[in-house]
This record gives sequence, C-alpha cells and structure tokens, in this order.
Amino acid sequence: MDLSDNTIERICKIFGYLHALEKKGVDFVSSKDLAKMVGATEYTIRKDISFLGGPGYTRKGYEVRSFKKELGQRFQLTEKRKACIIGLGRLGTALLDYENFQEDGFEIVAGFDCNVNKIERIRTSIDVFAVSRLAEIVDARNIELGIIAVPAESAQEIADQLAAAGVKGILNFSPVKISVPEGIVHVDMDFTNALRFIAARFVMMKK
Amino acid sequence: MDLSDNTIERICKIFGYLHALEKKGVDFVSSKDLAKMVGATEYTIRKDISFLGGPGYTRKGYEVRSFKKELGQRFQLTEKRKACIIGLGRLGTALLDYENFQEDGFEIVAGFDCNVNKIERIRTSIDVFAVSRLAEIVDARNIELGIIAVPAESAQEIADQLAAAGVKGILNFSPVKISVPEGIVHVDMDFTNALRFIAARFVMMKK
DNA sequence: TCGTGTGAACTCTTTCACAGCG
DNA sequence: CGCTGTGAAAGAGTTCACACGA
Repeated sequence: MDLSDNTIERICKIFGYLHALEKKGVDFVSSKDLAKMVGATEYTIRKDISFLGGPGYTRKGYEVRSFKKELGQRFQLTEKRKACIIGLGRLGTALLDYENFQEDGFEIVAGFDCNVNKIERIRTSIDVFAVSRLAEIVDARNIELGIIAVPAESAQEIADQLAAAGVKGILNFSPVKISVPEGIVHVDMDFTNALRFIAARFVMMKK
Repeated sequence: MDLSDNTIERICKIFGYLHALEKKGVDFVSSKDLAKMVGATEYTIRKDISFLGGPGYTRKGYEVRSFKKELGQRFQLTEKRKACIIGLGRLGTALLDYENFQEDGFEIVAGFDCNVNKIERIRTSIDVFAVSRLAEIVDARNIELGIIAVPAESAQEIADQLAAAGVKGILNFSPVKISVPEGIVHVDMDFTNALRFIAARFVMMKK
C-alpha cells in the first residue's frame, strides 16, 4: 500500500497532536477532533487511518496512548533521529537551539559553516565544524538528516555533499529548489514563497 | 475562474524563478525548464499558465521579462507588502533580518515581543514594540501580513489579535495549527512536522 | 446513540494527444 | 522542427452513505 504525501503529512500532524494530548492527560480523541486540529474533514482522517489498517477503537474515538504508540512504531517516529545544520547564519544558529526539535524526536548533533572564524565565535552547546568535514562527521555520528540554511548560491552544492555523505533526508530552508538523487527525501521550505503565496491567495480571493 | 492552491503555489515559485532569471539576463524560458525548477511536469506548468489566459509566446518559450511583469500585476506581487513579526526569540530575530524578504517584495516594518526587557536589548534597524501595541501599530503602519514566531502556547492568541488588528495574511511558524476567521489567508510552517514527514517518508519508501 | 471502517460516487488535478504557430 | 494552448482521458484524493460495534 502506497500512502500519498498528503496522507503522510496528515498522519505526521496527527502524531504531533497525539503527543500533545498525551501530555495533557487526554485519553480518547475522535476523528472529528483530529480533523479540526490538522485542518481536514473527519472522512479524510478516518480514511487515512484506515490505510494503516485502523486500530479499531470505537465509541469514544481513538485511544490516545496506544494510537500514538502504533503510529510511532509504524513510522519509526519514536526513535531519536540525528540531524545536522549547514550554514550558521542567523537562521542556522536559531535552528541549532530550536527547542521543539529536541522535544519531539530529533537531535541536532552538529553544525557546519564554511566561515572558520565564525565557527570559533559561536556560543552553543552543539559541536560546530568547518563544512569541509561534513562527510566525515555525518559518517562518524550516524547523521540521518541534513538541514540546509546556507544562502541560495551554495544550497545545491551542500545538498550534493549531504547526499554523497549518505544522509537519508534533507530539509532545505534556502530559497531555491534543490534536486537530490532518487532515494533521498527532501522538503523545500521557502519563507519568501510562503509569503508570496499568502499575498497571491488573498488577491485571488477578492475576485 | 478559481485557481487551486497547488496552482497558485506553483505560480508563486515560477514568479520567483523568473525574478532570478531576469537578474541573470536570460530572455526566454520554456515550460520544460520551469517544470524542472518548480518540481512539476511541463504539462502541469502549461496548464497552470493557461488558466491565466496564457500570454501566447511561442517557439522559444515564454519571454521572461514580460511574463514576470504579467504575473506581478495579476497577483500584485510587485508592490511592496508590509509585514510584522511577533515573538522575538531566536527565530523571530533571525527572521527580522532575513534578507530574502526584503529582496523580494516584502518589508518587515515592525517586531513585537511581550518581554519588555528583551525589546530594549535587541539590536536591529527595525522598530520593536511591546505586543500590547500590536493593533495600534498594525493600523498606523498599514501592515498586511503577520509572522508568528511565538511559542505554541500563545500562537492562537496572537493569531486572534492579528486578525482583530486587520492583517490580511498570517505566516505561522509555531508548531500548532492556528485557526483564523474566514477571509484571512494563513499558512502553517511547522519545522518539526517537516522533519517528521521526511522521516516517515523514507520509512515508507523501504516498504 | 455515537463514532469508526470502508466501498462507491464524486470532484479535483494531472497527464496525454494533438492542433497551431513561428 | 520546437514549443505553446487546450480539450479529452486518466488518475488521485476527498466526500458520502451506510453497516457495524460498544
């Protein structure tokens, strides 16, 4: 069975909400509630869940703890995954200490920058290195995810290096689309484009 | 004619690439080239463009300058839009000085934080205020877009305040889905969820 | 009754095929 | 030729309707 990207994304969100609900001590949640939280209809949510061979809780909705556990196992979302950040400008350093990553299963274990002077000035508890050591460190520390926070010009080059170094996934914050070899998952997060989308969207609404 | 979100998003990306191509001095671009750049097929791109009542250039592809101008006018992407950032932690301050916003039609004209001591310490060329003055400043400076960079707990409250203050669009970086009144466009950008998606995606690929 | 699970209907999006033009 | 524009076909994804279980 081949889940669509939309389905995977919704399930990831659901996982996040289950995590929050669990901490709040909520025991059951209905497809209707989940639908509101992820921004979809209850039908869609139930369909998504049914692709997983629905766990079969009923009457009160899904049992938060066991459902979260099930999802966690299915998508291996519980085991901590190691990530590194390349590019330690304003955004990169902000990301280095982004608490939410740690909170939810991801661990930033290294930072890289090509400016060696900058590396010495950075104050953080996370080890930082010159980009030239990327492959070496990715290998030594079993890093699975690369987060690109370099300027547009060097984004593709870093993506190539990450791919060569053997990461499995890349999150790209630079404002250009990167291309990666088959088999590596990547997501482009372009802030400017998001703003453009919002602007274009509300221009369209008026018509 | 009602463009789908996918179409709008692709067109925004196209606009971004046209901008880059123009600066490089490229005169023509084909649907095939654009397709590669935005990550879609040439058919989809041509269809998207045809929804706009295609400009009708042929043989060598689309003429970069006039096509960009056309899109810019159509979606009002050329006029500078004013934005503000709420929450001046690591991420918020990084965003304050994010050069790419300025580069491409967006201008951050104010920052807000509820911690008054923090406001006094921040060193930036952009004016910063206490959150209590949000409505006043949004109104006075004609701010159209709000960028939320506060912790999850206060995200919805800030979204409500932004909506009440009259912004037209919201870009939300906090890791919870916010809900906004009808008529306001918003996009959630959840970093942790993006990483989760990548992780889940490559787990699924193996199967 | 309330809420899930799921085949079937429906709707939206993408792909294809091909006409038309420089 | 090469590349666009677009109706028609194919393919996805979403919604609906309803059976079933507690």
